[in-house]
Amino acid sequence: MSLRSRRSSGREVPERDEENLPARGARKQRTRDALIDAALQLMNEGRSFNSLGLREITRAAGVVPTSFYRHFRDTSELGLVLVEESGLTLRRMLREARRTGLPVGDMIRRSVQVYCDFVQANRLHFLFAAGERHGGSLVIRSAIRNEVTQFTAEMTQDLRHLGVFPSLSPDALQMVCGLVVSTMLNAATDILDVPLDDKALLKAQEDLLVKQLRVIFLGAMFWKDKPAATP
Amino acid sequence: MSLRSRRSSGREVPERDEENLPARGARKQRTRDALIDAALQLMNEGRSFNSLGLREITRAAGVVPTSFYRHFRDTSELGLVLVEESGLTLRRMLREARRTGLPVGDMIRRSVQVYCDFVQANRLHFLFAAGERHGGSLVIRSAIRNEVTQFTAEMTQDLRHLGVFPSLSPDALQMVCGLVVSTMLNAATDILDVPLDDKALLKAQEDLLVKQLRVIFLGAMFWKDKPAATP
DNA sequence: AAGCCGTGTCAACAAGTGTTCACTAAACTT
DNA sequence: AAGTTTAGTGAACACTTGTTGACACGGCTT
Repeated sequence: MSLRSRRSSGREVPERDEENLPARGARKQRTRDALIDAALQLMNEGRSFNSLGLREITRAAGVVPTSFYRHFRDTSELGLVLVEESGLTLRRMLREARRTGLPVGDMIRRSVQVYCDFVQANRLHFLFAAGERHGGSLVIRSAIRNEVTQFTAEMTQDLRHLGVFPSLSPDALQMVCGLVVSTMLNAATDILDVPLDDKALLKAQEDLLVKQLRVIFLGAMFWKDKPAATP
Repeated sequence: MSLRSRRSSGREVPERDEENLPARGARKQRTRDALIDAALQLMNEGRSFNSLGLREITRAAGVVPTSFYRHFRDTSELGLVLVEESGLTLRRMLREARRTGLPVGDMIRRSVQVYCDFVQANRLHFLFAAGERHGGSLVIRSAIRNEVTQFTAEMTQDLRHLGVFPSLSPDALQMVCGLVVSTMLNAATDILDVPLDDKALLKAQEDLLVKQLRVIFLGAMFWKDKPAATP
């Protein structure tokens, strides 16, 4: 179940096509995926990443503990892989948005809807990213910061090319995007916490996020760069 | 060291005056504090709360493991106490701000400076609150959400009485305050991650936070409530 | 076909975990 | 002064943990 669910829902951007690999490499990749999946699934059951034990992960992956070392030096190396994967998921979202183009009317509202769907469709990655962004170990936290910064930069460029906020300097636009991204990631935690059937609560949170983003964008429209203070 | 540092830095709002207690109660309170301190100190060394073990905590507190049960049913009950304490710290900040009054000019910048100082002065509580707000166990996360909501409501009322944003409806003001609080708590993680001597980096993050809050406040000034959609 | 190489397995280790129970001694009550 | 409560102790329990080393067996190379 773990493997299949990974293949069907999560892994749209595999590192390589398993099919074109020599059989041994394929086997290796498969249990590697199983380990990654196992970690994510355990977190999905309410655990935080760095409270996961090596044995726990291998057990959930249906492998003997020693196998773990064939793939990762230790659990935090696995964590870094998860950071990378989550980063890919983030950028995939951006790419899809780029392909689809901006919605014409009610831009924010519809973007938020797309975002909420995307978060739920990629639950595990967002669970990990949003969760470990503040808590957890410093190395993972820093790695996530990296990924988020990169994501923010890409988003900034996109908005720049699209000509939204033409009055903003590149720096100011980046600053605003940082605020937007933080706000969206914050919301992710709330979105993931709502029971899967409570459609009303979900809508309430969508509405809140829409309003907050509106405030930000409104502020961005009126933003004037101030000359740097020279004391 | 743990006890003293707690008494001098953290515990301005003790649940009771230890001095006025019967000697036994005082003793109990003291080791209870030691346990709480120990947990915070361990988190200060890079651990996340729910990866802490009961034995680990008691060892750091200089007590035998079984003593733990005289004070808390399990570690997550300790966690809830930490949530409560952190909430008190948050509200203490608000109370001080209320007493001091709003800075006359450059309001945002100076508030941010006060905030950053406060975060560093109450490092442990912010470390806990910011860290466990997204990751960790659901019960603690929910408890923190509660506390933050309450804090946001108080802040909303304060701003309301001060007459800032007179054009905003109560709901809209609350929504804006929620955004402000989230942004500040996000910043807390970054503030706490900067090495204690790197004053330049700290200032950079202060500046960023100032700008982002300016965007929000700017947006709030131009906010217009839209009639609720009636589909 | 023979031999290397690498993924996964098994057994074992020292150490750490949460929880229990009976016990001590000091603080409180009467 | 005798008796009761209770915070803290110590030993013991059944497990789980990370890591090691030697080993099996199938894929790959030659």
